[in-house]
Amino acid sequence: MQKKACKQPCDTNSLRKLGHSFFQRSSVELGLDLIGKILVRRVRGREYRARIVETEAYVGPHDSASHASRGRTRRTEVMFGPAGHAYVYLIYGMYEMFNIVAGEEGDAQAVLIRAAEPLNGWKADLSGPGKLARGFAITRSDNGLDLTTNALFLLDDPDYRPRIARSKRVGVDYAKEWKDALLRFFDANSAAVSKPRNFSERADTPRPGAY
DNA sequence: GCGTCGATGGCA
DNA sequence: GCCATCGACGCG
Repeated sequence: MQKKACKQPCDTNSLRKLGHSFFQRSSVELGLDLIGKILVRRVRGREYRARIVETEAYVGPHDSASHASRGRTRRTEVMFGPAGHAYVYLIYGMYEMFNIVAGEEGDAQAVLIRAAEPLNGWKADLSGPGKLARGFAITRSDNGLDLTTNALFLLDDPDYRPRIARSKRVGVDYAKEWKDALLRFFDANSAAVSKPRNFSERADTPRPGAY
């Protein structure tokens, strides 16, 4: 299950850009399927690419770990909007968090992008959501951005086969019955996954409706 | 290598 | 008052 065709530096020029329909699924499905996809940033005349290796699903207003559980506010507004847009917020006064809105309009589902492996010779530490957003120069000014445009978008990489594992989400111990839900997904082959690196043996796709 | 703690600002 | 975090520091 090693990556065969695409060791670094990766020739990603023929890869297909992901469109809106890719994001219009539950955050669990999207979070799983985003592992191995390539995030592309164009800023200040340069292009940066990295392979996503870790995500977390926030499944809707009933998920007490999700900002959407507090209802529709100025901050959470874009989570309630259409899929495929960026939800970016500030945490601990200094870290921007990059999320992708999932599901149907009004569902308020989202996937937090937690870690990625830089490609094409780009040297960066993207191992953790704060570091990833900083590395990609993603800030709150990108909140609501359509992720099918040129500034920030994703590429499919159908030949890449991650070894997907799952665990509970990080930093949500306050979230009552939701704190232990196995909604963090990552590529167990990747060294760029943030800690903690413990994972459950099973990485089955959850049954539809399990959450 | 691991646990603990402080930074720092927006949010409800 | 509380965070969907990170890095520095102390330990032994």
